[in-house]
Amino acid sequence: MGRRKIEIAMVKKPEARQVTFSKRRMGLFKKANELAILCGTKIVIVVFSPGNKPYSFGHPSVDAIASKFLQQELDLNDVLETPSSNIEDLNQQHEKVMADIAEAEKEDKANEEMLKEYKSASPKEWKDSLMELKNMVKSRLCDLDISDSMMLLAKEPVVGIKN
Amino acid sequence: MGRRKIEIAMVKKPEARQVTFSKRRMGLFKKANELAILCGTKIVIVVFSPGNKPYSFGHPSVDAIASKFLQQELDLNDVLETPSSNIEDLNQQHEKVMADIAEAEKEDKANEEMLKEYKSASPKEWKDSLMELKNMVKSRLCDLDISDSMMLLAKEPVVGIKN
DNA sequence: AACTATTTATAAGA
DNA sequence: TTCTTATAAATAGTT
Repeated sequence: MGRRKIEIAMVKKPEARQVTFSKRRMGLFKKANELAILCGTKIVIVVFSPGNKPYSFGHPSVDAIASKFLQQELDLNDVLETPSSNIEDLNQQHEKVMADIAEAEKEDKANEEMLKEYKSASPKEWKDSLMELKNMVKSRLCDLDISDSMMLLAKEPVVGIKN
Repeated sequence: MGRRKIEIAMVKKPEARQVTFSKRRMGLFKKANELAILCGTKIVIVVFSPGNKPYSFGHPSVDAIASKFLQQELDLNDVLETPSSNIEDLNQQHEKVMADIAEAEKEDKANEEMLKEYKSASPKEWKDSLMELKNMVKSRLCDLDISDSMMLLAKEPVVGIKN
């Protein structure tokens, strides 16, 4: 798709890798947008740049609740503009949050009722944080889907797909 | 990119829409795979078909814990294999995943200690932890977005989304 | 950032 | 659904 055919393998030069990332991320998001519109489907993409900076695409855009939630608890602009920490840090954070999830779940005797309660609760930081954790628990479905997807891919050529 | 140029607008005929979805989803995932390998980056995609069936792609697999859950609860594959046309199915999957998470985490002594540390932290430390949590959330935008997708899915049938 | 020679994705057809 | 192929679109290397 360019002046020459390239092998699908890690681009060695960091500068070239960043350029490739920029070009292809744009292309990928464009494709995702087209797919969403053509087929009327919902889609979400999250990708980390070589510099560990997170980029995301979503269609349709987050609903009012989620976006309000994000604006309260996070600076959404920061999300897209601030380089995140290295993998080790992310893993550490993940470990901690998983522990927190476990605790939150143990304490949660009536999950649905509490969710309702939190939704109508005043925006205390801790409660909001718990909401975050609960949403993340829900989101484990994402991880499962991903793992499963890899299993499906394993049935077919995974790396270096020929065209 | 085909015999004719097409407008980027909802494909009206449902059959044609499904065909387009299949082709383009495959293309999108292939692009995502190439991006991940070329640039050495992490990427996650979740998309719902016109029939509301969830498809996902991830590189690499998100974490070992998710795989562990998968192996423990193979029937969760139904999330991908079975069209999730009703909310009850999704909720059922959700409940199962949450239970799994709680149970697995109970056994994780290291995480328990992290949790104690986290919960007994002084105000300053607590604030730092919250920041860390927020950073983690940033790094896991996919989870939030996916949760959001799930919420949207539960609220309304996936039809006729305009750009 | 732009350009463009090529490769790649895909719309329509079978 | 799968394959074929003419054509549109993405992009690798270059400027």
